[in-house]
Amino acid sequence: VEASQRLWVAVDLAVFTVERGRLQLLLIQMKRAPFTGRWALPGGRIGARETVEEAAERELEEKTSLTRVYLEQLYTFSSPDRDPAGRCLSVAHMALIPPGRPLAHTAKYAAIGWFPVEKLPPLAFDNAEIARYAIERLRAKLAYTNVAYSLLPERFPLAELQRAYEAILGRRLDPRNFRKRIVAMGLVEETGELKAGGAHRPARLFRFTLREPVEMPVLA
Amino acid sequence: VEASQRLWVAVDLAVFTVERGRLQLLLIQMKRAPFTGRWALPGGRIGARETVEEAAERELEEKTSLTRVYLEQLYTFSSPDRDPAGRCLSVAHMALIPPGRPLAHTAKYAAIGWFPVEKLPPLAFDNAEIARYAIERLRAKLAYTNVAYSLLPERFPLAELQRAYEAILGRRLDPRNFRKRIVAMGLVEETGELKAGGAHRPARLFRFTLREPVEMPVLA
DNA sequence: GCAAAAGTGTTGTCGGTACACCCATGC
DNA sequence: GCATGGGTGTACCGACAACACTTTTGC
Repeated sequence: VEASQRLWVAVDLAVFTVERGRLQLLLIQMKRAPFTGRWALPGGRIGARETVEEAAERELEEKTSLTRVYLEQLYTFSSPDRDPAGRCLSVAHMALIPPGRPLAHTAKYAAIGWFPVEKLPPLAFDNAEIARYAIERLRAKLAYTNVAYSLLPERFPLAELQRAYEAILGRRLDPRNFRKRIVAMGLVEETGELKAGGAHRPARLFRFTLREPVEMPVLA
Repeated sequence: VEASQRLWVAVDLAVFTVERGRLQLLLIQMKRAPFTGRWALPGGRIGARETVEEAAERELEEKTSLTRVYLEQLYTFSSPDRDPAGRCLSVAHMALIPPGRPLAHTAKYAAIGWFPVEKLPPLAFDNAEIARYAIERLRAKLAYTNVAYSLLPERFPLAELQRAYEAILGRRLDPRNFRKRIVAMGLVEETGELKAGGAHRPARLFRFTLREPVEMPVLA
């Protein structure tokens, strides 16, 4: 509509994990004005020769040193006022990572940490809206794909998978029906191993039969 | 990652309608090199003070003089080489319009027209990929929302709604089951009118109870 | 032996699919 | 009266939800 103006494109990441039965979102704390001390989604500008997905992957690797996890483009947020510093579009992505990853603390940010999605602090820019959108999408996605594989370690007891589903969906599931469906569907397979060191009856360990995203109706 | 470079953001629109039992996509024919004569999705750069959704709405109104139709952001395509003229991101959108709209022929394009989605001509840029993506999304969306309201005139016989579903899903549906579900769900209501001028038994005319997008499981 | 989590089957209901014939009109 | 599309009901089947007790271990 008009000639090029100063405009840039960033990616923002909603990185999720499930820890202690809670769905957690990764946030960084900003150092600079106008949002000094505010928490925000990790992200950054796209490079000259990369796609937004590649930029998101790079950003994720910087923060968690993870590759090969589930990473999906979500939505592009483009309100002209979303960044007080100028016209900036944000292409939001969602990533799912297994629990217990060490996080990279860089000098660019004051802090980095996990927050349960029910108790997020106030966020910078329009990041609260992006986070809401990502959570909603994750809930929907979980029901009809196998993306949960990215949220769990390689081997895990079935009850842990169930707890991940419950944490994300925000409701309790019946263990008999859960096991029946997951097994009948061939989503997981037994490894033959047992979980050691538990204080109680040891659980059988399972693994996902597929570790790439597939559409399949997992829950009703 | 590096300082601002020359970069711009455009919107591309996948505008669909259903006509003569076929799902049709709106294309324009380009005048300028390097894609002279090639067909492409309608689209254009975003303005300084508008969101990408507003840009898409504006673009749609220019081509079809329609407002208040179903319009949804789909995905951002960002391959660094997608436009030979320079770095250009495209935020793809999908729009659904009722059949029989006159199209605006402007001097910017050589031609504008509808193409059945099974027989698209070669497209400029990465528009073939965008079109594939949009068709897939439309199929999925139709099954769990009421967005079909945007594809039909205000009053219509149920058989016409069924033909729209069949055209988009690419398979035949049973008329008894279709009518049962659609009516039971309260998706449409009778107007009491009959279709005049048909050569055969006149059909009852229905209208949608809702003319805004709602998630509801419409088909299996 | 008791506390704690793991693991297991059956039954009822609902929704979806399959399927074939009569109806109203124009010509 | 016939050709054409409009309009209707039933029966079967599979998927999902509800539901309570036994097993294995550590202490």
